[in-house]
Amino acid sequence: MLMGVNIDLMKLSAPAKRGYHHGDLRNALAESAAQLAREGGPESVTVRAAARLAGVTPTAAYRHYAGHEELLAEAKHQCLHQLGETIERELRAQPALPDPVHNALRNLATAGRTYIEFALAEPGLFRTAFSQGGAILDRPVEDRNTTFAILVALLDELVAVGFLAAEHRPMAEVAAWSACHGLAMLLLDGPLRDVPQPVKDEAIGRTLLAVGRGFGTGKLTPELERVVLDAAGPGSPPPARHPG
Amino acid sequence: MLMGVNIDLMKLSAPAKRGYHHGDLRNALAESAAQLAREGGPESVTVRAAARLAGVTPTAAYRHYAGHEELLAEAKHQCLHQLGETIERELRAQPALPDPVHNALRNLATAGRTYIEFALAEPGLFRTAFSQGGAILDRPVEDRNTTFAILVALLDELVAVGFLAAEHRPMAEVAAWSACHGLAMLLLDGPLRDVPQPVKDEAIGRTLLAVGRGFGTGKLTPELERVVLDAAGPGSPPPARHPG
DNA sequence: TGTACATCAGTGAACGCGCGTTCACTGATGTAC
DNA sequence: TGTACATCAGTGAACGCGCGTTCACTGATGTAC
Repeated sequence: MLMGVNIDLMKLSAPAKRGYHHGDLRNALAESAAQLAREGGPESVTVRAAARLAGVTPTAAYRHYAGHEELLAEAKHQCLHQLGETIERELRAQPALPDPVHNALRNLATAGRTYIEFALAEPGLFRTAFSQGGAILDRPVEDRNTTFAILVALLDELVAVGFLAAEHRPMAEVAAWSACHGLAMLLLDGPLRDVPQPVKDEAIGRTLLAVGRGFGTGKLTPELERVVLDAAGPGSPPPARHPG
Repeated sequence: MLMGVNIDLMKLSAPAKRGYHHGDLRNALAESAAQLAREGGPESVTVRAAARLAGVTPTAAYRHYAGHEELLAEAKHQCLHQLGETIERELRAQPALPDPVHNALRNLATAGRTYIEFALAEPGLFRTAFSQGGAILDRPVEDRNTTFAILVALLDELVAVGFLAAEHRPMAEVAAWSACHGLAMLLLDGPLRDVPQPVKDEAIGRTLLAVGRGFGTGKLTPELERVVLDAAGPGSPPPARHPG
């Protein structure tokens, strides 16, 4: 019994020091890649650095990843995952509001704020998650993008409670995500980078308000919609044509 | 006279082949940097490559730029400039609409569409313009960001014609820019990267519609504004407090 | 239970590359007289 | 107008670096008998 316990403890706690064989090098490399991304963004995610951080020879990494591109894809996946988890945690930490409309709208704003704050608090992870290259689609759908799944649910809720008109529902995830993502980028690396924090806060608040307004009961007349759509390009939808 | 003319022609047309001295190497390097950015994004902008493209030794570049960081900053500036110019050209190419509200709203949507199309048509320039690092604020304000100046004017116009309520004007540039920038990023490098073109077109149309709606006559009740603001974080503005 | 052996996860040395940057220099330009 | 000379924009060679990737290898693991 005691011996069994000891053996289990060894298996659980000391796989890294078994010497020659690592035991779980693939996961160790994935975590190392994420750590490098956190500290220095996508450019810091290199095969050699990840191997170094995992305490292993560069060659060893090639047993588990085909090469640099695959390792970077892994890093991106890790970063996206952390972003999604952060948002989900924040949402769950909030008590439900009695009024369902209040609740749904509050949740959407919370998700947006958390998204932007994550970008500013973890720039390396955020930049890596949305960096160019690497494959981000070769994962099972459900964990491929928790963020997206969350957004879909939030907007469905807004429709269910009667705040978001059904005719405005299509692609609403995209519009909401775009506003938050763009603001995060502008604050992080763009022209709003060096602006003082209170201005950043106000920018966040006002942008989230505009998103809420854009999804609310406010309407454009069909005529004005036409004007916007004409300017918006070839593939524009005829949203007023099929009212729920 | 004729001699004078010939000398002028030589000065204008053949400075590159004067042999030892280049004549206008700084500008040549700036253009080379932009060219590299266009073809391969910010990572391709290197001192050596720019010198190579300008037909000059790497060392020569150090006569004109302190080092790699300064050259990259120059590249960013060039890219931002091209983006601004593209939008301005597109706006100017449109005939004014008789109805001033139509006109102002159409202009905003056009600017947004052009912005996104530029990102998709010139990914290298776009990525470089908004890449991390380098200084983007050490330029005179007016040319530092034509895009921003254009947006400010467009939104002022929306207020002037009575479409955008004065109380929604503050930071409206930020909200509008964020939506377009975010959508461009999501389409270019994000989860919408591999989506078919018609879907992209619809995403653009619907997002621009949402922006228009967000700026339009639609309203959130003060109560709902409070809900959003509470969730939006510490520095949120009290916009309904000071109605024009 | 003990031994022979196949497997395969790791090592260690090496390759070629392009990069940023520095050095001592050279030769064209333009100015003072 | 011609010459002497200072200036300074360019050259060419070299440095040290970290990278991705490949090679032949070694030694731990686990399975067949």
